[in-house]
Amino acid sequence: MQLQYMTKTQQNTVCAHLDRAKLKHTKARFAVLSVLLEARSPLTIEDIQRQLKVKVHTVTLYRMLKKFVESGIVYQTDLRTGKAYYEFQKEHHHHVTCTDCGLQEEVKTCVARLQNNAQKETKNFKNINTHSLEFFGVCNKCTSG
Amino acid sequence: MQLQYMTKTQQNTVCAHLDRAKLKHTKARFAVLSVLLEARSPLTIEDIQRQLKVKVHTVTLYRMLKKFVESGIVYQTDLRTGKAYYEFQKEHHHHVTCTDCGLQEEVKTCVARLQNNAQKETKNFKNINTHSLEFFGVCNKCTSG
DNA sequence: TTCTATGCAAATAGTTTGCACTAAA
DNA sequence: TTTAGTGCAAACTATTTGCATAGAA
Repeated sequence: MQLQYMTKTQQNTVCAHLDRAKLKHTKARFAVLSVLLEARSPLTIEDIQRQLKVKVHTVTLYRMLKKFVESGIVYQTDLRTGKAYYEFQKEHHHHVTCTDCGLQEEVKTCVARLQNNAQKETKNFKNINTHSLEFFGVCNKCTSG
Repeated sequence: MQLQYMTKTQQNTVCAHLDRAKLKHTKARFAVLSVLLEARSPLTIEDIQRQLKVKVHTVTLYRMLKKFVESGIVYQTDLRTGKAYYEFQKEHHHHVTCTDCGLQEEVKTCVARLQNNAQKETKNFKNINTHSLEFFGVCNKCTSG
């Protein structure tokens, strides 16, 4: 498959991920992952659809993203807005979200060590696989305004 | 207001919280907070409604819980099930949730220090007010089964 | 009496499901 | 040619909104 809207490097990244997850290479998947690769903050299904250069049905997006999350290509998170946010799983990181305007900023602060502590503490779980960590506040713009 | 289903201590707790939040003392609010005080894990709106000894309309529950969350009486969290979970804000803590059966366990492990790190790191936020931290895994029962 | 809280009906938003068709391997 | 992916219609679930009534301060 030849895509004009992706660099060779991006295509290789995408192919590698799809192969590892045993998912077929389709136009729709390339298009979606290309959007996610370019994104600078987590995107909703609607965001993704708006940014797509190819038309992909909403239902397909939901099913696709679900697979991506299951296979670890994409990280799904909840930003207290009532909808799911997705982002390409690069280096592990988290966000601060403005509870007023929704502004999002990435922070590298992570909780891997605490996951170990929780692991030691729990009695019902031999393995904690993952975590979700989000910070909330009011951003400077909204504070002053 | 006299409630037979609450201890004196619980009533005092509830009153204090309502006063601090400048919310009126109503039967519905006492009933809901009583359920949350007894709960040993986060509850959905549906859970709360099922456990109520008094009939409270679903819409009222949504509005009530929203106020409680805003005023810090109740902690709202997302457990990746598509609905909101609520719990009385006692000592700050978090959960491990089984991605198979939904079993929840409390853990004391917290992230207050990391919130400070994030605070130092961010450029857009003078104040980070709160965070959401959840761990996910497959519980022992589901692992063996 | 005044303002907040509640109930009811209806709408909205996000997400899921069933089924038929298409396309990748 | 077989199985996975996609589109479309419709359903479903959680949550919100508008408006009239009831109840706390």
